[in-house]
Amino acid sequence: MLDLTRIRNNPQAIADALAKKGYKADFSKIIEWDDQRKSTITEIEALKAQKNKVSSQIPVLKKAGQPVEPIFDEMRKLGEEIAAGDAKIAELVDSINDALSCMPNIPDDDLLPGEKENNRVIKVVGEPPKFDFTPKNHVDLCTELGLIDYERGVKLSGNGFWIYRGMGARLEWALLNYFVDEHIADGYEFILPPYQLGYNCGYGAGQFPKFSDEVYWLDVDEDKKRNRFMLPTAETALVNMFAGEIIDESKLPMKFFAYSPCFRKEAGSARTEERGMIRGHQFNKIEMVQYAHPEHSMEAFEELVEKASRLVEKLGLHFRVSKLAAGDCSASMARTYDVELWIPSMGIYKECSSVSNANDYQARRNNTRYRDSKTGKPAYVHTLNGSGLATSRLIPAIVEQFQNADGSVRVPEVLRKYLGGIDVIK
RNA sequence: GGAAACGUAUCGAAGUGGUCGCAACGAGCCGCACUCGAAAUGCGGUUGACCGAAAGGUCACGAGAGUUCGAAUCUCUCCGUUUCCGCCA
Repeated sequence: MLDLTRIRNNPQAIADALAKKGYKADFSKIIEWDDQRKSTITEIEALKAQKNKVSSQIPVLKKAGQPVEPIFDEMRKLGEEIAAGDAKIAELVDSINDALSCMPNIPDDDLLPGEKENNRVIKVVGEPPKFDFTPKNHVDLCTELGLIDYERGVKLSGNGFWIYRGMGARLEWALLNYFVDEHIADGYEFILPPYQLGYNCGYGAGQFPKFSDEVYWLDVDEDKKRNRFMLPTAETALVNMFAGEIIDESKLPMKFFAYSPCFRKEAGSARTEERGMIRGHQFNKIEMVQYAHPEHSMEAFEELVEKASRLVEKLGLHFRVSKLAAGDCSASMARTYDVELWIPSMGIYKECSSVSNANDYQARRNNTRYRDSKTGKPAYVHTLNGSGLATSRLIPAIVEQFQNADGSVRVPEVLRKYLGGIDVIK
């Protein structure tokens, strides 16, 4: 949600910033509605003041035995005018909010405009492995090693689902344990959220109304606002935990991480080149979220990027970090860096973590505030999130980058303690 | 899933149609006084949003709708909490 005051003060600057995201903003309607809202409020509040004044006279007159009927007529007329005015105000507020809540977040100043082509690689770690044999792709490797059962996954749930089996399940679990230990060591609080969330969570995270068709609803036949959906990322839960609350300033920053499966329809994105586990309807992810003081949210952002990178780096994988152009950041985010893994068989880098700063965009939507010691007033917190990490891209990268000529796969050093010391999967 | 009770400030809680939501009363918290200091005591303060340059005004008793000149108070719907019953792969 954008700040209407900021829009009113500087509409052109905001419109220019949104244009970098490819969004054509027209604030004229909103400002007009807001003008009407303000003038109507002034008008109606004067009537309400009068009504309150007259109303308080009634018991006094009654006590004095004076007639009150004439006053009732006046009150009735005032009441009607007030009701009409209130209805008009409510309508204007709805229009304003509907329009505002569909607008994307303002990208940070330093972002390049445009889409993917303007993303910039800002860090590269390691280099693509060189093989002196013909490397296999992860689908073949995972199938042959018995890590993933794609066919039976489809049998159970259809396309886009798979089953982790044996060492595959253990490897998945090892990764998650490794992440958990790292986050705990960094002082983050471990959260296991509900996996079914209410509409308000999707709205607060800025994913609804725009993306409400891309999640799985549990009861499709009723009004969505009363139903629950399967969470598409734990961010949706974490970012709404303090909705409507005023957080003590001294508690900031608050740092959390949560494990959850993530459920996404991924409608229209099924592509033949994305075989295997690159894009599924259900995948495991650990998500990091920080609630930061606005003055320190940039530091929080850097910390999350560093954490996501470190997790990959300690696995020994070749990866890079990209700073996304304004148009490639999701609607709610002011800034996003992607951590991207090298997938040898695809010859490209695939995102395994997306670290973003929403600034106050989400906090405004779900009313998450802290009390600012300088002003003594509540102010919106900044929310940040980043995957730490998603496993469904990691396993392909691990099996492909660490494959041996005999079809076995070397286990990254940091995972061995979670796998009973096993160093090669064969 | 069914029934009942309840939902008021930081907490407990009064108010059951008007002059009591700048919300009684109690507790907590902050400040001041008293004190060498503390305790006790006394005094004062202690929600948020909105309109307004300001003065000032408006709104909020879980949420929404209704009845009424007027609703914390009456009616309805929804949400939540508690207790009891049912179900429990």
